[in-house]
Amino acid sequence: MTMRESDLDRVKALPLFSKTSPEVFRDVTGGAFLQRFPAGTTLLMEGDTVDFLYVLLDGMVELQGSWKEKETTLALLRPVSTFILAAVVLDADALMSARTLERSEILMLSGEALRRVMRQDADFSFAVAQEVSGCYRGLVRAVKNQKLRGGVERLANYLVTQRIRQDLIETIVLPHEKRVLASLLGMTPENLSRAFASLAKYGVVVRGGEVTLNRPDALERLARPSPLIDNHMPPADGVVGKAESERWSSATGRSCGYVSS
Amino acid sequence: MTMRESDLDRVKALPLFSKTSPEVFRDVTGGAFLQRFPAGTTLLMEGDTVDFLYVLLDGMVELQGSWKEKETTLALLRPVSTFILAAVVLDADALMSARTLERSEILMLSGEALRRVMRQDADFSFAVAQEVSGCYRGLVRAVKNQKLRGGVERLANYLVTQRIRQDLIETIVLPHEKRVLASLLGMTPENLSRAFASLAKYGVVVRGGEVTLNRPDALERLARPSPLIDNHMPPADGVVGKAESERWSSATGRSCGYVSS
DNA sequence: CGCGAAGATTGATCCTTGTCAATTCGCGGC
DNA sequence: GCCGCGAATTGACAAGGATCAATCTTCGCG
Repeated sequence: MTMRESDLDRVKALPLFSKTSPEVFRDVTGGAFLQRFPAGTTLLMEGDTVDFLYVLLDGMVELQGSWKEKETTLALLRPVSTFILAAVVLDADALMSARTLERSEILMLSGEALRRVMRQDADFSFAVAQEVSGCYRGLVRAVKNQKLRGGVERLANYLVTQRIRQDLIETIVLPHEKRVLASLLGMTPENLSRAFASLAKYGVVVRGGEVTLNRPDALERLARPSPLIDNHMPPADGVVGKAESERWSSATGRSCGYVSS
Repeated sequence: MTMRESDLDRVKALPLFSKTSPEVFRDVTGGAFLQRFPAGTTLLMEGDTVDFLYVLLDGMVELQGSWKEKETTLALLRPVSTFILAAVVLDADALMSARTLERSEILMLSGEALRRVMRQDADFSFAVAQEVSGCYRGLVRAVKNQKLRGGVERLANYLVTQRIRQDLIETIVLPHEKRVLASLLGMTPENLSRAFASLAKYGVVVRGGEVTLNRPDALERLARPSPLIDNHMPPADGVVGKAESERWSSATGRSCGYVSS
């Protein structure tokens, strides 16, 4: 409930808010409150009406969809990310559930206030439109990934992407449980195991949560990553262009959900 | 090139523009031009830079993604629909190709002008944000449909949806070639045939492009449609609530692309 | 230090889907 | 009315993925 000043600074640094005037920012974050949740907490169920825009400040959350007792992971979020923005903009009910995978700190902004400010401030509205557009493109990538590639190819591309995001080190660390990764990639945990095994001949060695890519070139030839599907995101939000980085950062995240985070 | 007054009226009726002031609407449509394309024309290739917002006024267009000589249909659009709005908002390159399936009339609005107006007019910006949000939710549905359901289930739900959209008549007409439908549903034409065959025991009879649903109840029990996946859209944009209908129409389309149109 | 629970792996088997090839069907042009 | 082309269907087969069960590993906790 107590909100540190640094927390607000991190929110302000989001592409969604970085260009907003201090007054507008104060209006939007006015009735906001910070909440801490233990791991495994369901924040929101599919079909619930959405009253808040959520901002993940610390921890990890999973967005999932379900049908007929089956569940699938739609996105994995790490700080700093917003989620269910589209539902807030439309004042509609949620199409996915959200649950914490770790103990998490989450800032909740009034959806009603957000919409009110949008109607008043064109720049903010524009920023929201850009943000949602970035999320949209993330989902387009996800659909293409799912429909055009097989399981092994999806895993290979996931590894290639992680390698780039983790600064091209040779041993990458899986940021989540394998069962969750399997669900994100649209396969069963059993098949994920087998997919890892079948990548052995491309120099992929798995030991627990650590994956060593001994022959990244060979793996990449198999994966055939494409900028039109895979978002090889700028390594960090540090020293990038400016106008370019803007577009990237809202297109790539630290933001709304998209596959292979 | 010649633009009828009625064409502009239809564009103005889109949720995206219905609330905009005449001046703003004039600004956005100022440099616009209308173009006619024969069937099979590629309007835009994946990776191209996007200079225009496209508005389909007549005909039909397919949005598709590709990877390694494979292609998949991401959405099928009929009038009146806008497309590639998200790329325009971000001034980014296209993540999908667009091609006409029939002879089509398409209005092209300057993307640069659109962004300029967005920065000036909060209401318009808000409308764009709502529109993109609706598209986003359409894609969330598409991903869930793809990852959670098997081929036969996707077809069954497609038929249930079409039945509702075609006013609950018992014999529905497939709005496109079966090969295209197969691609939209994420399967091969061969498997679509077999899926239709396997629905025979639920009263589904196929004769050419006409599909008769003799036991809609049985089909629906199989399909198990869910409002969180399937968009059973208001039958027509006629006699609906008002505030409600607004949200629906931008969430459901006559608009940006989403599965099972 | 060992125990227990949950996750991960492996193998066997089944079901689903893709692929290739061969017809068949439907429709427009001649 | 016949021909020809592309779409649709059907069958046979192979590949991919799911499921179930058993085993192994890991890690927290008593």
